[in-house]
Amino acid sequence: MRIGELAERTGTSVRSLRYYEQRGLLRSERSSGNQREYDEVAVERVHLIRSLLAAGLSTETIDDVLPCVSEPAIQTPRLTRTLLEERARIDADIARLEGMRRLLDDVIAQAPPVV
Amino acid sequence: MRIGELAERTGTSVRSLRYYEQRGLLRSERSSGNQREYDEVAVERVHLIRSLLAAGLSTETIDDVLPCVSEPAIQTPRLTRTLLEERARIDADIARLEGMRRLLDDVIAQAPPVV
DNA sequence: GTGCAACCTGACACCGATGTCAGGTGCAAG
DNA sequence: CTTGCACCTGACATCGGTGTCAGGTTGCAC
Repeated sequence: MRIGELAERTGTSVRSLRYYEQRGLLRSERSSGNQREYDEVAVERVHLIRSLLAAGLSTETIDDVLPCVSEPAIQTPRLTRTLLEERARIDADIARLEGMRRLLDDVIAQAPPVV
Repeated sequence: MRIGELAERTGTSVRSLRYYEQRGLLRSERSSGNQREYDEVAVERVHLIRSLLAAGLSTETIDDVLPCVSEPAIQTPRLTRTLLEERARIDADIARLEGMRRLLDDVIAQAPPVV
């Protein structure tokens, strides 16, 4: 498929897909007139990229991490370290968010009876 | 206290404190020669602001929300709505992060025996 | 073969919180 | 009084992912 279809099927902008490619996260064949051509697997991959971005990983980190998501065997000690760091960061983020969730809960609980 | 002390006691840059004031999150008296003067309460307030920022709230939203954290009574229906929206957003963030945490767990579990 | 939609590259703009610099003033100690 | 540090304002820079525009090419449909 071409980039427009991939964009639509993944809920992503064309701009972002080109950016992901530029950052090395996504590859494409080029067809005759230099237009990007993607296979089905790309859809999954883009979803994964977006999830990792949404979790706060940078494209650079994703570039490190992606290969061993698809092929776990490639994992090197250095990569494992990156993974552990990112997991720790995510844990910290979750903890912070849960703290704020509780705070908001308290504040909301004291609201005038809109309930 | 003056701004330098507040910065140090809250682990914040002077720059950020001025920014918070500019965004309406923090107030200060001005003393004789136009220098900001803070009371003890400011320390707590800055900590709260930073926590909310870290939870992903914008200064604008914090400006909405802060008054009813200190004085729950002020909460208006509109404010309550903002609070509910932010809580929902935080819940979604937590869920997404937990998903990625699980993903990373899986990947890490398949690592070569660095353990 | 003509036209329009989709694509290409490259560049610049944006957002939001923060860093940083410049040029000037306040304040306390020597 | 002088020196040096803390403070003041205002402006511009940064980062990363994305929007958007310009100017040009491809590809499909009529």
